[in-house]
Amino acid sequence: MVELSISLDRAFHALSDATRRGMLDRLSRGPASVSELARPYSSSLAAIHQHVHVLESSGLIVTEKHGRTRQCRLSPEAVLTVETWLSDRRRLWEDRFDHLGKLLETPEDQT
Amino acid sequence: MVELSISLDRAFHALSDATRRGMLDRLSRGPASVSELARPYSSSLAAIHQHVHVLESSGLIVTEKHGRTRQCRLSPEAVLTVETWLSDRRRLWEDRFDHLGKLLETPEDQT
DNA sequence: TGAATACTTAAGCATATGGTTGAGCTTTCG
DNA sequence: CGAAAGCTCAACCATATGCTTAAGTATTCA
Repeated sequence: MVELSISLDRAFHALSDATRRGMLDRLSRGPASVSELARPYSSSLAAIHQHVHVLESSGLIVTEKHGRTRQCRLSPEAVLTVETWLSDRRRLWEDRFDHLGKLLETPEDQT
Repeated sequence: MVELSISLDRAFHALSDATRRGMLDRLSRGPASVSELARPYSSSLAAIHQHVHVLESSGLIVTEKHGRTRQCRLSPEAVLTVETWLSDRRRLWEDRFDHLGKLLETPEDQT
């Protein structure tokens, strides 16, 4: 349980940054080196390397050193973990809202 | 697009803390006041209030002041947003893994 | 009215995050 | 071999986060 919390902490944290999400999108089109991941951004390579490290320690990606380059690729299991957490909750919540029905539709909520 | 990124930033950030996820779980069993949300935790009420603020500005919950208490409840739309983002990616990634199949498993001996 | 309740805000503090630059380490190639 | 490529590491810095305590505001109720 604590383990799960810790990995959810890291996974959600990793996902909370637009640069890292962009890197994940890039990786969804196939593995890439650190330099390739850095290409769309103006940050230094060192900064991108730090993002790679955050993504890897969250489990969202796995990397392997090949010669002088590091290949990064996605790890769908970790995504499944967070997605499962979310969809479990959403199911619960929707059940609740189904039960409550009209309560949600009260006009006071028009903010 | 920028808007979406910003709200994903906030939503994922809000989800990256175990206390806030616990508060969301509590809210999945129905609306609660700030004090009720604080009950399971040893932190000060002020700290919990800050968590409520993070959750609210992420859009994951909505709150309303009733007299001297503030009622908090879930906002399923925001959860749907982040869950959709995740499941879209997972679909992409799984497609990739399906297509590539063995390619991903090739032992890379470039030495 | 006056006390209790339930937040709310402010200030301060320790730690974390995300960026930089610059140096260093392998690996590759002419 | 020696230089370039590609990453890695270490400092350093600015800002953000999460917590505390203390004080302030608004409601409720005896």
